[in-house]
This record gives sequence, C-alpha cells and structure tokens, in this order.
Amino acid sequence: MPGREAMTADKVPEQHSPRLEDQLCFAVYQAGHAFNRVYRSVLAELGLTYPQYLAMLVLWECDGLTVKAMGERLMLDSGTLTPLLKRLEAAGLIRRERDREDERQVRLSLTAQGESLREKGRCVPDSMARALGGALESKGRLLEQLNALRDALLAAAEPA
Amino acid sequence: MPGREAMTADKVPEQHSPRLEDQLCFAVYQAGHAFNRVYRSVLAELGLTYPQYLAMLVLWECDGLTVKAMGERLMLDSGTLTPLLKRLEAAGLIRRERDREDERQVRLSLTAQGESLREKGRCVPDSMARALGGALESKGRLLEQLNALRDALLAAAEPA
DNA sequence: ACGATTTAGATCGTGCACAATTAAATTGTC
DNA sequence: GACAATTTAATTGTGCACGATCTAAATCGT
Repeated sequence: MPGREAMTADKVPEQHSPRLEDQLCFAVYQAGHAFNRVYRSVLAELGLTYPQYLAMLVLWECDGLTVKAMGERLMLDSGTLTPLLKRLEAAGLIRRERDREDERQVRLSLTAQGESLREKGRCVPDSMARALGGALESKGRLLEQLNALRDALLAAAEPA
Repeated sequence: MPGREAMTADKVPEQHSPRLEDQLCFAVYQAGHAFNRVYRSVLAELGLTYPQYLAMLVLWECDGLTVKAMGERLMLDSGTLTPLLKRLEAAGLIRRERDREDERQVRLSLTAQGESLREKGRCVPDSMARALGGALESKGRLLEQLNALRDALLAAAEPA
C-alpha cells in the first residue's frame, strides 16, 4: 500500500483527478478481469472461453433458440455473436441453420457433442465457488446491487 | 419475463445448468458492459475510450511513470498497453521515451495537450454520477465487496 | 399486388485483453 | 570482465465487443 498515509500539506489535493480505487467502474472492470482469469483456467479443460461458455449455458437452458434470442439473453449483438457461434460450430458443439419458416432467423441447436459437454460443465460452478471460497458475505445482495447498477446505467445510456 | 412462474412438475429441474441470473460473474460481466456503454458516450467528447481514460487518469495522477508501473496500477500487461499507449501518443496526448538511465524502461509523460485534456476530463465523474442517479444505496460497501471479490479470484487464479 | 419499411444476420473496421515469444538492457556471480 | 539469469517492452496471434453498413427475407399499407 504505497503512499496512502500522511497526506501532508505539501501535496495539495485540491486539483486531484478522481482516484482509481474510489471508482465503482474500476472495481467492476477489475472484478471482471479477475473472473475472466479464473474462468480461463477452469474452462480450458472444456476448450471454451468465458463468452462461449455463456452461450453454451443459454443453449443448454433452451435448445433451438435463435441468434436474436441469445443476443437478448446475453445482451450481445450479431457482430459479436456470429463469429463466436461460428467457432462453436467449428468445434462441433452446435449447429446453425436457417429457420425454414422464417429464413431471416438462424436457429441454434446442440450437437451430441455439445450435449455431452454439459456433463463436463457441471463441475464448473463448483470450481468457481471453491475459487471464491468464503470471501463473500452475501452473494444475493451483491447480485442485486450489480443488477441495479447495470439497469441504472443502461437506462442512462440509451435515452433513445 | 418468459417462463418464470409455474414450475410445474413436468419439467424436472434437477438437471438444470446454473441460471445466468444467479451468477455473480454474469452480473459483473454485464455491469462492466453497461459501464462501458455509458463511458463511450461520455468520453466521446474527449476522444477517449474507457481504457484510454484510465491510462490518462493514472498519468494525471503520476506523470513520468513507466509502462510497467502503469501496468501494475491497471493490472494490464504490455501486450495491451503498448498499442493503447501508441494510440494516445498518436493522438498527441502523451510521449513515450526510453529512460536514459535504464533503456529497458519506457517513461510516459503528458504533452501540453494531455495536460489540458485533464480540465475537460474533470466533469466526467459528474456525468457518471448523474447517469447513476440515486440507484446506489451504498457505493462504499459495493466497492469493498467488489474488491474482496477481485482479490479472492486473483488469489485463486495464480497459485504460482 | 407491390413498393416501403422493418427485421435478422453477416461483414468490416477499430480497439481491448491476454498468452506466448522475442529482443534488449541490466544485474549478479564467478 | 565474461556470462548466465533476470527484467522490461515489443510483437504476434486469437478472441471478444461494438458501431456502421449491407443483404435478404418478411411484413405492412395502400
């Protein structure tokens, strides 16, 4: 903890820019990176990245949905999802096929391999819980606050 | 809110994969995206991205530091910082020069333009606070929890 | 029926994040 | 003083995120 104590008067703090440590955005940013780092090693065994894992979670939860539906669930657009889904397809985990009813949409479905990966994926939450250990006092409350934060930001972001 | 009520017995939930909404990682992930979105519009006026803004914050706080020092402050490696810093240099905001004492290091310093951007940047925290509105009950507590979360994850991540 | 609008995805360009590798300078040790 | 080990950045390659633009299909209005 460098330079925290003894705010002597020689360094006048009036003109200071906001300190990194005091900012929520930075805390969220770093927590996100930290999660990513842990997930990287946990998911390496499954051959997935974290966003790919999220996509598989959605698909395990609801097979046969469209790209748009997945995009809404994950709040990602087609510019992000299309290449990600192509990689999952190339890995043999999912199929992407145009809906015959409405050819605008692309339906996503699990292959047998994608199904079976689900079993291997079951231990992931346990691994993460173990990584977190007892560091969290109240996960539920933290979750609520983060979601409130997200909603407030999104509301401010799109005045459209 | 699709399919939340009436968990009837026909769909046995025993085999469910973890729900997205219940996961801390997802909440952090989405809050991060939301922050980014708001910052994008707030920072557009300064011509900065959020990570670039962070780098400028660090530099405003401590001019003349090395790439390594900034990397430690932001927890980013040179693979991320080098191109980012080159963009800031190309924008005329900073200088990157090898330390004459130790030619391995690159010292970062503000140009006059980078200094003056500081003034324009002062309103950024206000804009963000306005975007957040009163959505937050206790910022301090949330900050603590996020930092605890980060530290626990990092501790688990690098057993090295 | 048919032109205008809307919708779903794909594509392209920019920028961040990180692992792995490389190169150069410095330090420690003999 | 020579040389191995370490330190510091840069480079390369892969993948995510998103704005902007494009194409094709479906839908709407008259």
